[in-house]
Amino acid sequence: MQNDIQEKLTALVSRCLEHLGWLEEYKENIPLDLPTDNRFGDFTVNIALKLSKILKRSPQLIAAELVDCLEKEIIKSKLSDLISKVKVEGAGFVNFYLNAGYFHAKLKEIISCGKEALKLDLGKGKKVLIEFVSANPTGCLSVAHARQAAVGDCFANILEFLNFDVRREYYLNDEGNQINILGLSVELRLKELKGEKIEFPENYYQGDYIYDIARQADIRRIKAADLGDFAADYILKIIKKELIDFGVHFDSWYSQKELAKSGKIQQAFDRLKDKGFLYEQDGALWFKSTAFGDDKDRVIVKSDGSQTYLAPDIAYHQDKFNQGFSWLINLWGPDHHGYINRIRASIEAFGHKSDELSVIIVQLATIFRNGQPVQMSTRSGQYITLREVLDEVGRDAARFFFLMRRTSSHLDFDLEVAKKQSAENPVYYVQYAHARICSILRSSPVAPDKGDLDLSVLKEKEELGLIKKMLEFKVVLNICLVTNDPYMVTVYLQELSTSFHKFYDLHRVLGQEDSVTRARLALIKGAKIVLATGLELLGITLLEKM
RNA sequence: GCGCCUGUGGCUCAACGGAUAGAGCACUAGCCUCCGAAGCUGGUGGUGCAGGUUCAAUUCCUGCCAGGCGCACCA
Repeated sequence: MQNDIQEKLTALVSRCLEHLGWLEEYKENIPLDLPTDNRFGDFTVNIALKLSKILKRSPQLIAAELVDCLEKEIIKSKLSDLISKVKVEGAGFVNFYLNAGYFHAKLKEIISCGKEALKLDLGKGKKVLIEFVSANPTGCLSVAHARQAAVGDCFANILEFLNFDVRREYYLNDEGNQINILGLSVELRLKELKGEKIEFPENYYQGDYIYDIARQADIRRIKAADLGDFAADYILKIIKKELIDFGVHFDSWYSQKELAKSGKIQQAFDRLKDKGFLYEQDGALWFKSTAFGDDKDRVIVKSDGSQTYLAPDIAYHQDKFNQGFSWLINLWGPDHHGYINRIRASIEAFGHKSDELSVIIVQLATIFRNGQPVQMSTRSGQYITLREVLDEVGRDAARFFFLMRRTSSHLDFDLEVAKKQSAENPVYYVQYAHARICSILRSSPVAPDKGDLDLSVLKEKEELGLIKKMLEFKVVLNICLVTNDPYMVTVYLQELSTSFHKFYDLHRVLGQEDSVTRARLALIKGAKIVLATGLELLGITLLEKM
């Protein structure tokens, strides 16, 4: 719930274990948890259950003894004003109940410090590079890229909020086979536009946008050899515009073409060779990735002398480390999961630890319209694009929907539901809570923060429940970090909104006794800060009115 | 065949190995002379199958069944 209190309670339990002589038996971390239900207190610990077998005694007896000791320690360490009671419940859980004063103090902190009060310094300035989207500049962004963009951007926001030093990077595949094919596709369409009869190969880019590029290339008299680069530039501009409209910003665009020119690929090869991880066989150059748990060794230079895709990628990841990043995060599509081991092998070959690279596989989203899946096929150029989703449902709903499910899970995205401005749509539920608070604050005749503020009048279940939910924000961010997944924020904001709506429905803010009105204004102002901070992390617009 | 992901009410999803498996939609019964009813309250209804580990399994392990994705000298 809150780091400081959590630390205090952990220390308290640890001290008691020592007194009782159980610390030797219990060497794991002390599992201080939020209970599944708030009728079990504010924090819970299940040590008694875990110790039961070791001590060969019933968990209830152990818990009772622990509680005795805890009560004494609480008095001794003057924590009585914080903790109202500790008791054994259920099978042998030890539950801590905090005083309302604790929650009032925390609320005060949020109101006076704003979102700074919600921050946690988990990053401590650590340099992290998050690479995502990285779509080839051969076509518009698809919904698969869109989900990666939403997840990557939101996760980067969270990391920044947790004081990581974050760079968002897009790896640009601006040379190689697919760019050649792109150029040939344009060339052929150009001929077609000039009235020539052509046969358009199946593996060429089919989309209608190729005609647009061909017309532009014709106007500017681009030479055939340069058509690939011209088309890639043209498409990249479109991609950049789409990302900006989606609210996703990148700090750097890493060009593969530049990488190839820099000599860094050769340098990486040389170092791998020195370390003995390269060998030649069948006329090809192989990377010994099996030395690091890969299924088979991988070719990096083909027998025809050209490089595989892995070659620049190995150098690219080395370059990230060389620039001082100590944590690399890659967001890839599910079609790349077979690729994880070989890249991981490469960073280990250079002496980096396996956990310095995190790969987040972003599962595909299936687009539905009125409950019917929309068929997609990249080859025919018939796929739903980010642009279409943006045009149809708008940026806020799109971002929220892409973040609503665990990143590793498939996601059903119904355009009609996302478009609805109704209860079916969770985006509006959350935005509505925010707008409602703004509305009350607007029409309030009293300023909440003038003079002394006495929050002790906040003692209703819904009032304390709302504060407790607000304090969970930090826990949620912590979970996002540990699981490498930002989606929990969307779940949390819905819960926070529910807590607010419940409070709103039962208790009036305005027109109460002055002290009550002011305290409740402070309460909803605090809720507004947390809602706003969460929505900002998601990259969703705050609505004052709707 | 091998690897990864996923099986939870009619639908979409939750649940650090913990307490009576939670929400939303749909269905259904209520709540606005009162700060925004885009809201709130109640009801119906659920862990793919079979074993195992554990004081405790939706969660971990094994097998099976079902679905998705991947297994290149493609990118």
